[in-house]
Amino acid sequence: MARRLNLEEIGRRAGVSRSTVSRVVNGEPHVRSETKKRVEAVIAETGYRPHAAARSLASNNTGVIGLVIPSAVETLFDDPYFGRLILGISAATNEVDMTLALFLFGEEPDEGSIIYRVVTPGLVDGVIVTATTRGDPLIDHMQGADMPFVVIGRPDSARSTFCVDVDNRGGARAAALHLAALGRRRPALIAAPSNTTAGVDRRNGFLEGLSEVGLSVENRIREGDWTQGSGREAMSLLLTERPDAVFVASDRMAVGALRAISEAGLNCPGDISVVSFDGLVPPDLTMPRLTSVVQPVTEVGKRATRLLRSVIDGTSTTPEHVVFPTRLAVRESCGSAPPGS
Amino acid sequence: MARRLNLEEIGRRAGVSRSTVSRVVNGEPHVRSETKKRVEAVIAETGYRPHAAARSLASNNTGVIGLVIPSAVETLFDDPYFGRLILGISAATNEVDMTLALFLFGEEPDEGSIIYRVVTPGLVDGVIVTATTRGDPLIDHMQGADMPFVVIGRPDSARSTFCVDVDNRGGARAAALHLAALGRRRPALIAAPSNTTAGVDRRNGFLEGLSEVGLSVENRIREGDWTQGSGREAMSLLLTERPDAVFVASDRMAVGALRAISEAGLNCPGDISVVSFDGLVPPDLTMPRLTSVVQPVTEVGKRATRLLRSVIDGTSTTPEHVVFPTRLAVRESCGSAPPGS
DNA sequence: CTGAAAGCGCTAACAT
DNA sequence: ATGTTAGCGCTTTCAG
Repeated sequence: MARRLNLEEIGRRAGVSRSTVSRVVNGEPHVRSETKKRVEAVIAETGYRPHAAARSLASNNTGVIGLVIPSAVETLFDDPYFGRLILGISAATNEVDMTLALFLFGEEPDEGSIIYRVVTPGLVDGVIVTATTRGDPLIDHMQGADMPFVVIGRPDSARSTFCVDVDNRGGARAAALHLAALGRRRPALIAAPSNTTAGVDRRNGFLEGLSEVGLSVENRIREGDWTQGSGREAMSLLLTERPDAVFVASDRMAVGALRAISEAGLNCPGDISVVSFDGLVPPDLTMPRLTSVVQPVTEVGKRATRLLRSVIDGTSTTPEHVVFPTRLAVRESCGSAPPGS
Repeated sequence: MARRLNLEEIGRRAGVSRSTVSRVVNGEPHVRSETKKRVEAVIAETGYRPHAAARSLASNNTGVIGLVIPSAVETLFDDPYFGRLILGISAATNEVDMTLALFLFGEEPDEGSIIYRVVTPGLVDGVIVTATTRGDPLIDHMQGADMPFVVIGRPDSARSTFCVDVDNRGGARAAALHLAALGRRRPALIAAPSNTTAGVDRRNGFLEGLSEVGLSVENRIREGDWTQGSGREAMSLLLTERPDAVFVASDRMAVGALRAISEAGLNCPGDISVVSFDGLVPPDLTMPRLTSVVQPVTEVGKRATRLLRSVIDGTSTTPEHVVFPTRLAVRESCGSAPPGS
């Protein structure tokens, strides 16, 4: 009967104490290379791996970071956004041998819900919170708890948190300027939900850009709910206003908008220029290919992970806002298709 | 200076020992209701939460299950499949207050890679392994390790593992029969990678269905790599063979196939019937709406989680294969659109 | 019904 | 350079 493999047992077999084994396992410097070799041999042949929970308990860190994705996930997971974000975070945690725990909220956070589980001591070292809606109670909850966290997106109030966001406002503004430069005079807007900060920022950025060049959406504005269906419906309603361009605050809604345009017998970009936000759907998914404001989601995930690590280890103490720039990828849907883009 | 909240401290404040507090926390029966009330009051007012690592160490279970998604994730995450799967698993873990840890492999599993981290003792209670390719070394690795696991999909060799799969073969066969019933005589196949068991099963099922009704694909067969682009390319190559129907082994490849058909100036379903496998893309994404063999991904995730729990707690000991049925959702792309589907 | 005490396997001072 | 020791906070016998 193989006795349970632990430091003591490895030490016994290598003829050293458990401390020495611990030192070897953790790559500490002051071990004679001969001893080290012997211990490593035993570890290799036994396949010993240190017990994670014991380690966490003694060292007071778990090597796990949590990713919290609240509510509406059903809808949200059809969006490539979260997949990409997870990819980025996962790449960053793998790099430093940490583990990613995923906390997906269901509907309303009831008692004993995930929201409490996230702040359980000894479970994760810190968490990344996503999908910021305005007045998100989760943020308050995290602030009250003794748990390092960073926010992806911009929390609505200027509370002191660490966060990583993209320049939603600047990106949307660039879209407006681009459409204006193409000579469009009756721009429309299909906005994202106004209870999200990203939605608000994209809307404001677009309106701001328009007004800089003397344009306005007037009543050519609708709000979608991120889904393709809502984009389609919004577009079909907007068509009665005869817009010659539309900025759609997300890729998925833009796919719906394209569909509405084509169903109405109109041509994109001939009759209407379309620019979307996100840059997450493969260009070939749509005809014509979508011009989009591209946000670097995977990078955001990586950066958030690194920032969180620095918060955890105390390197970062002053709340910090990281903002990634966006970039306009011009393709066919806006009526100008420079070669090679 | 608030001392660290632990059982001892809660006990002190409630005037009982830490054992009693432990009993209350774990809902054990033999506690006088008055004592229990007092303890609960203290817990509520202090916001005490038991330390997860300490608990794991003492009780030898972590309350965490791992989900392993190996290689090719970059590509795979554009597919709604993994999102849905995660949703199902997450729903099932939330139900029983467990936590989900996500292990995404990068490229080749090098030394010290995730593959080893997954089997760290005291980190997770068990793992769910996905995306089975033929001869997957991960399965061997898991069998060697002392870690409960279940496989989603069908491992290629009939090794003794717990697994949850969908009836790929039966679903593909149904697609063949359906196309034949519609009067199609020159069926084509865009297969999924033959290094995956799902790809093999879908291919075999389709061919089997055809041969049952005296049809064959002859040389009207290509293999894609799950991506939309590969579906498009495969279809455009197949067109020279003048097929009047095609079964595409995944939704995403089918979207590409539809594009190729339309680019060739042909009409679906007029000239070519299309049936896909998965049922994961929203029907409204494509024109015409796709007829698909629908697989219950979220259910698979839930079931796998429950099965894993029973393996962990020793309820299930004999390797068990759960197979979910698929269902054919008939829509416009196959040339028959019954009302209400 | 409740308390005392012995670990779970590890890290981290402190000795040597 | 290595061993000894004292916990980390909890569960779990075992007494009472």
